[in-house]
This record gives sequence, structure tokens and C-alpha cells, in this order.
Amino acid sequence: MASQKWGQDKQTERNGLPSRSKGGEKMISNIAELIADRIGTMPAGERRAAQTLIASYPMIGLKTVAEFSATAGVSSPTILRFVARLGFQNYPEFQSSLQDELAAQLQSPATRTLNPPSPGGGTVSPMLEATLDNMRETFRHLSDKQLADIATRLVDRRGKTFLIGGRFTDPLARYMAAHLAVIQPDVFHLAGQESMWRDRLIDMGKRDVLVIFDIRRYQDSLARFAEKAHQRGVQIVLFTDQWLSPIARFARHVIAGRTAVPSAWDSSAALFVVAETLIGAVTRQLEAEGAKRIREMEGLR
Amino acid sequence: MASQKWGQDKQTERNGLPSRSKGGEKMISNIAELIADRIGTMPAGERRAAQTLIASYPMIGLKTVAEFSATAGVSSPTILRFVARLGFQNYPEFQSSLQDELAAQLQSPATRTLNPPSPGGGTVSPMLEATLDNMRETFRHLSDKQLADIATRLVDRRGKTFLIGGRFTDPLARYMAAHLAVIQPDVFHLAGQESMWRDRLIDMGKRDVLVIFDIRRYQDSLARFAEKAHQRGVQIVLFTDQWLSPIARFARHVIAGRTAVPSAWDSSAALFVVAETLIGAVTRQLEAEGAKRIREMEGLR
DNA sequence: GGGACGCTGTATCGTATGTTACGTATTTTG
DNA sequence: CAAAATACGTAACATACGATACAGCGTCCC
Repeated sequence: MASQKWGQDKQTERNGLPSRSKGGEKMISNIAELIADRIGTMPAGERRAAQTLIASYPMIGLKTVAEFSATAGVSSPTILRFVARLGFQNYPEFQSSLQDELAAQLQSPATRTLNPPSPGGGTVSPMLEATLDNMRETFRHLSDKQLADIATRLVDRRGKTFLIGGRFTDPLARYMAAHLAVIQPDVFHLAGQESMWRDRLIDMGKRDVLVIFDIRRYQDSLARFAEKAHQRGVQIVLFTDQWLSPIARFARHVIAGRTAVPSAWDSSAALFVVAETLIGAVTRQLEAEGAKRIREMEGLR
Repeated sequence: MASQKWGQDKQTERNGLPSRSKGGEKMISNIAELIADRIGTMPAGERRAAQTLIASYPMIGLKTVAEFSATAGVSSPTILRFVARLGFQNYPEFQSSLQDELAAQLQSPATRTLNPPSPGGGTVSPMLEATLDNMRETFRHLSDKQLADIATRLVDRRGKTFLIGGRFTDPLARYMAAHLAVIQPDVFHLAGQESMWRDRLIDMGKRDVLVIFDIRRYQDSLARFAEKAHQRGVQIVLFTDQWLSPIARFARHVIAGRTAVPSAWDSSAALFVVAETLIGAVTRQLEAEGAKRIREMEGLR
């Protein structure tokens, strides 16, 4: 299985900026600066290419050479000579570099938040800021509809609901199980040794739902379990990080949360909030269905 | 420049979103929403494509079909069928649409909301907003110094650390215990029946620390346990809600988190984030002390 | 349990795309 | 002002990319 192609950071791989750091020169960290640095030494045509790229940076650079050249009013070879002068071997390499740059921008909100004035004024924990960003970012990729769909699956299932998590995320599974078990029958948290819950596979079928929490470092045991459950037709709901656990292959629904914080550990806070939101959505749907179980529950207090 | 934007229906114009607006359907303004809208009707393979795209939106979509398919773990034709199902004529058209979207985002960072505010009051927004507010509020009443003090107590204790929680908060205790146990010796989570952990009081003394999670409805069993521990001189760190559990009487440190959200349940998310922050602080202090345990731990991997 | 349908991957094909060679234009230099 | 050098575009080329046909497989339904 292609377990390890998901995770790793490919920063050290290809697509780095052409090495410009000889001696203690100025640090060039992106292509825009690189261009600004060299635009003085360029001939007229390439300079026009540089200017059009800067004008609508970096979008033009992601299009084809033909479009780029047309917009700049020069020929294709000029564009290629331009990127060659920047130090790239070929045009695709140049594009990859631009994309990496964009991806970095999009993923680290810290870089782009010049706005939040910190109403308290005091020293706000960078940990908190990062966590809040993670949540906003996580929910940006999560629509009402997706959550509603998952909630519906948890409500309408004809069988049982199982929950399980990894080394650090199992508490999230417990948390969710503790709530769901109150409002629904047949909710089980799978705890203990691997052999314990592996044996419960026998009870599981296509009418059942399995909720899995798995962030890196992804656990093989969970992947194995998920695969077998999938083979039995169990519907899998996966909570994972943005790099997607290998279990995503088998999952009917995938929730990808952001986990990066300035700490030695990854943060599960965003996933936690999604879990709470989901719990709320399930509860609301059940209430809407007028589930008498909830009323009975109230009566028991 | 990306000339044409989302609004109009003209299918003749290149790079518009595939016309989806029949009648008064919901407004689909970007591809992510489009995917969320249709992901339910997709077969397994295409759904994996959709999920991987959403997970690192939209960068994967700007790469080649081959890279996309490899990352998603499906074949190239599946990717093409996926974009076809979204309504695009071909892959380049799909990419252009993504690029236009990106360009629009980059020009007006304010409009960066991928999931629009949901004026109708979806389940997501109010919940998330309330949670974010809770966290800000919680941390506003929580100084760096308080956290540092608690961290110091957890680091410098000469005895053991015990953690326990209530019905719904016990997973938080587990979460914290799972992390602390990695970097420190003698960290115990108290689980199981009340009689189980009540008996462990014998082991506990003034050199020990007890971390308790208790929000309403406060559990008598926990209060009884806390009182006895307090009488034995145990240092208590209490995570509770803004109304303060009765255990606050006995606690050396009290962390009061906001819990109110528009849901049938209270939210423990703010406390969760505090817990993570505390875990991070403890880890940092230990590293600063040059705790060889952490280095040994690295070596064991 | 058998047949039909739909989904998915393999293999192949056509083409758009990046690349290169070469001739012309423009600038530079003695 | 002439000659050389550099810059630029046209056109031909090769490759890698997206598209398609087809067969295998699982799933659902009768």
C-alpha cells in the first residue's frame, strides 16, 4: 500500500529556488524578489516578461508559455529565456516553484494576517492564534452540507456505531462516543488492545458506521482495521489531518483538520471542534425527527 | 488578468463555472462548494479525488492529471471523470477555473471566505463563531503567567501526576495524560469505577499533583474525591467552566473556560485548547531544563 | 443465483505544449 | 561608419499531457 506517500514535506525535494545563496548575499526567498534582483540585467524583451509577471503575480506564471508570451507581447522563446535567466532548468520547474510558493502562502495564515489587532492588547499566546487559524482554515474546507450528510449517516444507520482513535486521538473518539451514546442506542467505543477490537469485526457489517480518528504519525494498526472493516462493507467516517491518513482510501466521509501549531506536538483542537459540531448536528437531526428517546432521557433526570 | 468572474451563466464564455443555476437553486460561487454539493452523488473513486482536492485546496488541482491521480490513489481517467462530473468540458478548463478563483482571492484578501457566512443560519457558522469567541474569552482571563505557573508545578513536582475527568470531560484528562506520560514519568490517568480511583488516594500525598476536569453538571463523586485528595495535601489543578465547579474551593489552580455554544450540549473546546497549550508549555520547560528523558525518547524511535 | 448495470483501471491515441535551431533585426564597439 | 555581437521571433520538432476506447470487476436487482 502506498502508505507513505501522503505525509512527508516536500520542501527539500525538487522545486526549490535556484541556489542563489553564495556567501552572505541578500536572502532571496521567493521568485518575486529574485526577479526584482535581476531585472536590471535583463534585455528589453525579458524585462517586459518580468514586468507582466510582477503585475499580476503569480497567476500568469501558472498559465502556458503561449498565454504568458501573448500577454507580455513577446514571443515564446523569450519567456523561456526569461525563466532560464532566473536559474530554472525549464518552464515546468519554474511553475512548480511558483506553486509551492503559493501553497505556502495559503497554508500559513500567520504570514498573511496583518490585520488582527489583538483586542486585549497584551501578549497573546501564539499557540492560541495558531489554533484559531487552524479552526477557521478547517471549517473553510468544510461545508454545512458535508457535515449534514455525515450527521444523517450517523442518524439513519440501521446498525451500530463504532468509534476508535489513535494514540493521541482516541480521547476524541471517547468524547464523541460519550455524547452519541446518550442520544442513540448501539454506540460503542473500541478500546483496549488491538486484538480486542479486531475481534469485534465479526459484529460489523454494511449497516454499521465506523468513526476513526487518525492523524500522523498514522498507525498501521488502524489502517489494517479500517481496511478489513471496509471490506465488510462498513461505512467509515474519518477524522484526519490535512495530509490525509491512508485510511482515506476506504472512507466514505473524510474530515481533514489543520494540526500545525508552534509546539512540539500537533494540535487536535480543530478536529475536536468539528467533532462537537457534528455531535450538535446529530442531536438536532434526532430532535427534528422527534426521537422519543430524547424525551425519555429528559424524563429520567 | 482573470477577466470573467463567477456570476453570469454564459457557458459560451470560457472558464466560467459550469452552469448550475437552474431555477432558484443555491448559489454555487466556487468549485469547493460545487464539490461539497455533489460529493454525495459520486462513486468511490471520484469521491477520493474530491477529498484529496479539498484537503489541500486548490493546489493539487493546478498540477497535472498524473500527479493528481497519484496523490489521490486513483487512475487518471477517474480524475477526468471527476472534473467532467463537476461540469467542466475538459481538464484545462477546470484548471483555469481554479486559477481564476485563486486570482480573485489574492486580489481581495477580505473575500477569502471559502464558505460564505451562511446568512440563513447553517449549523456550522454559529457553532464555530461561538467556539472561537469562547476561546478568546477564556484566554483573555488567563495570563501567560498563570499558565507558566501551572506548567512549572507539573514539571517540578516531586511526586506523581494524576488526571481525572467527569462524564464528558474524562477524554480531556486522557488526552492530556497521553501526552504528559510521554515526556514525564509517573503520570497516571484515573479510569474506571469510582471505587477504583478512590482506593488510589492512599498513594497520594503533598508531593503529588491532581488534574481534574469538571464542568456542569458537576459530579458529586469528583467533588468527594477532590476533597479527600485535598485533605491529604495533594495539589489540585482544576479545569472547569465559568460557573466554577465546587471543587474550586480545594484547588490550587483554577482554569475557567467558556462552554456556551448554540447546541444542546456544552462545549469543552476551550478547555481542550487550554490543555494543549499547557502540554506545550510543560514540554517547553522540560526541554529548557535539558531533560534527557526527551532526548532518550527521540532515540527510541 | 444469474443477468445487467455502473464503476474503474490499462493501454492507446492525438494533440497541445515546451523546446530548439536558425535567420533576421537591433544594438554595440572599434 | 562598418563589423561584430547580442537579442528576438519564426518555424519545425519531440515529448509529455490529456483524452478515449475497451475490458475486467464488483454490485445491485430481479
